[in-house]
Amino acid sequence: MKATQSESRFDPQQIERPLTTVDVVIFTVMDECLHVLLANRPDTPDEPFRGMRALPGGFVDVQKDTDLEGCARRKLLQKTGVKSPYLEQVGSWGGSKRDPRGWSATHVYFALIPPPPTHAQNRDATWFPIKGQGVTVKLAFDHAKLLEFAIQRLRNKVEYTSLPAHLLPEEFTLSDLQRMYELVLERPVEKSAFRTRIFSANLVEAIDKVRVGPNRPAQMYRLTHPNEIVFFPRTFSPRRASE
Amino acid sequence: MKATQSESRFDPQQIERPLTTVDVVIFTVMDECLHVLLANRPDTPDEPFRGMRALPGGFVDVQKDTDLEGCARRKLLQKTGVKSPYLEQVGSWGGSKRDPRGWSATHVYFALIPPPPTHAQNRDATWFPIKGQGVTVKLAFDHAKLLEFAIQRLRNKVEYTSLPAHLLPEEFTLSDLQRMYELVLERPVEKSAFRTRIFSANLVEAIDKVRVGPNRPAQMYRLTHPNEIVFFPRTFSPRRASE
DNA sequence: TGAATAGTGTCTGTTAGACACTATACT
DNA sequence: AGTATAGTGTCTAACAGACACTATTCA
Repeated sequence: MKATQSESRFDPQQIERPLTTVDVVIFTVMDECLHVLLANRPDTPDEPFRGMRALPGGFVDVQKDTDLEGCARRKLLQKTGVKSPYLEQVGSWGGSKRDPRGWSATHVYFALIPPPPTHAQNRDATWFPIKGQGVTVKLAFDHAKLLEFAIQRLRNKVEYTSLPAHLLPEEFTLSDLQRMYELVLERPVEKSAFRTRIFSANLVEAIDKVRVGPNRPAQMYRLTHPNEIVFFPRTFSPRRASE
Repeated sequence: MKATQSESRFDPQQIERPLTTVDVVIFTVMDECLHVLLANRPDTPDEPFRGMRALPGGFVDVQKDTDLEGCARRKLLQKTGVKSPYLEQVGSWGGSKRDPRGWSATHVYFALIPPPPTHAQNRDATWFPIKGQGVTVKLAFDHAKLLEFAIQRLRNKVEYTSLPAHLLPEEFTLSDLQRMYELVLERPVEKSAFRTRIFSANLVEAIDKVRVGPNRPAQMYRLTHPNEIVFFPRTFSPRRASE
């Protein structure tokens, strides 16, 4: 066995470096449907996939960005104006073929932001509804694959975490929260079991406010620990999980 | 909101590129204890962390490696000679401060390999027992943190997946398998519940062989689908999960 | 026969899911 | 009063965990 770290014998300033990018999958809920924010590729001749839709993202800026997550937050702030959403890394994908400009590695994050996300609706970026495993438009690069992984991750974690709470404003009713779960999971959730679950996890605390409407007013809640994500001991329907 | 992909306006051949590396956390079980393989940093004057222990890994080679996972497999094969172990990405970490040679991003994978791993025991790489959240030696770069994340990921997934099966040879007894779970989780597992779980997941199939010893012989099994990992509907002890 | 491990049977507490029921507002 | 949604109570089936029991080999 040779087992050498042969590459590191070379001067790292000399070796050929891959391109390094960050892409962000930004989710929100609008019109009773999960949406993702997509940017337009620049329409200049020297750009690959010109004019197509793509995940918002781009090259790491070694001057501005102190780390990868900072880079993701910067891009998120640029596109949405949201400062501290839920943000989580999905993974990284790298290879020689995914970008015509050369060997590249991208670091994919997903973010959940509360409505109304209209401020992010402009010429550069548009919300697209999620249908099944992706969107109906073609995406640049391997972004369709990246999006699919992000959706998968989201759906899986929703089965056993408090993630959907981050798709809501700070104050919400339990029915609001339940609807978020149902929208992401694309299946109904039983009300009684849902409430037991939420309360026994100590996920929310009641506030001194009710939502009024043409029916019985609903108690409003906020997250007990807004910056933590809560893990439930079981999945919603004891079915096979994946990933 | 400006919301531009300003970086991509520049020629990507011009922008400053981070260093790109892959590190692999290779686990195995020896002497009733989980171990990780660590390499020695080269002992040459111009290398950072010279002579220290580090996770096996190094720069992506844009000539040899077609993608990140291929790069991880190449390093794994170099160090251990194992061709197709269980391999999973843990995530990526990048920033300006983690490598003195400049802005760098590393892609971390973890691998599970069956015993006996003695072939990987040489001057370049040594097995170290996992104690708690890491090893007792100091590690180069931010590798202690990377290792901690990998251990955490492993322990969490062991609660609800068939991962430990990949720490065993192809043929094993149920007691072997149970011991793997107990070693990784660092807690005893109830035999009867364990067996029910394994069988109802259709994880293993009996083979026409028994292991003999100074006691009742044990039925031997192999994985029903060696290349899939199985997810159980619940965690082992219905306790709070994390990550 | 005893030691040691393999493997099974039974009981019990917890809880998710189903579903029906009650509560409270507005029109 | 009727409607719509909020919120609760009850039953049941499933199952993890505990633990005791039986089984089978070798020394």
